[in-house]
Amino acid sequence: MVERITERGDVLPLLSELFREHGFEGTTLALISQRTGLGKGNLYHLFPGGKQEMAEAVLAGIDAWFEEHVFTPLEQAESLESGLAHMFDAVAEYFREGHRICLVGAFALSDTRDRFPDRVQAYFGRWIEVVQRVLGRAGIAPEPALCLAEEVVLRVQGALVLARARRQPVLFRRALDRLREDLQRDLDFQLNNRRRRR
Amino acid sequence: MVERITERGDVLPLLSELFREHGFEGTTLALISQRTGLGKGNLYHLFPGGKQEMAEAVLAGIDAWFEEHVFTPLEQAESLESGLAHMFDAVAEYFREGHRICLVGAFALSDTRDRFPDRVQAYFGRWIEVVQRVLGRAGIAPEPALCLAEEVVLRVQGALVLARARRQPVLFRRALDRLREDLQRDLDFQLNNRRRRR
DNA sequence: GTCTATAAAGCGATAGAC
DNA sequence: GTCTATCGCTTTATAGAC
Repeated sequence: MVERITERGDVLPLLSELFREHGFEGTTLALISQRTGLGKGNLYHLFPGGKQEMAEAVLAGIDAWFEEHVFTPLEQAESLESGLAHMFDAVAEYFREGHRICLVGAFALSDTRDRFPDRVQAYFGRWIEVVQRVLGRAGIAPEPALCLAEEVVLRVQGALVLARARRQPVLFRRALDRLREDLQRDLDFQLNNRRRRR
Repeated sequence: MVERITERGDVLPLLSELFREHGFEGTTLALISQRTGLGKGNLYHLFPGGKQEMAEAVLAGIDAWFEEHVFTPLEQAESLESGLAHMFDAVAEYFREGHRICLVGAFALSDTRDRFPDRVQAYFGRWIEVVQRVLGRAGIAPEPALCLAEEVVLRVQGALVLARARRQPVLFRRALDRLREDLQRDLDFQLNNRRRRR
């Protein structure tokens, strides 16, 4: 049985950018049709569920991207340092050095959160969970590891908000660099404390 | 000449909550009419510019609130510590311990940013500017003071995103407490360094 | 599969009676 | 000032020709 060929995969990146630029409500079918070059009939053929299904597919794609390019490398890295470095590099690339916003974050702040409650929950929950786990594996206690993990995710989101609000994408890069440094310093502090206590 | 009596002031809090809950696009005139109990005719009498003018008035109100309850006390506080403490208390109260989002932040992440470019710019710009100035007055050099000020604003925004995404308002309180501690520690570090160098 | 046409509903804004 | 009625437009989604 040959997998049926669809163009969904080709359309997803365009849909992703559209939702980022105009939000869920603001992304009209007319816009989608124009940007993709597909007629409405064709769009409803590819996504019978309409806009809702399109956004769901985009969110699933984001989920898969982070799983592949951030979480898995982070968990399987040789050292905590190299894993975190890889994560920050991937994040900087994903958000285009601050030129791109986080679609899930934007959804979270709007009504759209309640259209995709599980996706929004899982995106942040999984990120925090993975960071907490690798920190724990390195010897950080669960509670401070959770705090640090929340700070990582939260500061990325805050940097994206600030960079977009002020139209200064470079704010994102600077905030990300500070986050790397602060995290490394906190890690040293936590692990040294632990070593000293033995 | 007696100031003409309008009900704009009474309607603004309701409008503020509506825009927070549904965004600019999602806040329909039907919703506004229902929540305020005012007919469309009355609404256009109070706000001839329609929805745009309503949101503009809400943003102006937010601006004034922060100026009065955050920036002025921060600049006129007896000590840096008491000024910052007052700011964090006011911020926690304003965002209802994480139950309320930042309207300007939500606008910033959406298309709506470009409807109110100056307001969005100024909200974050002014906040950062004031924090940087009081840090500078306490002896922090301009560059690290700017970094610290950006971190304050950015971490508040990120905490609001995370708290709303995960439906855990308490995340905001915890993040705000960590921010207070980290800032105090950084301040001690910067000022001690400076003293030692003399 | 890909188009056009159109349905059905909702939108912001306006006009005019009272 | 406060209503109702309605305009003109846009929206998502569907139907049907080809």
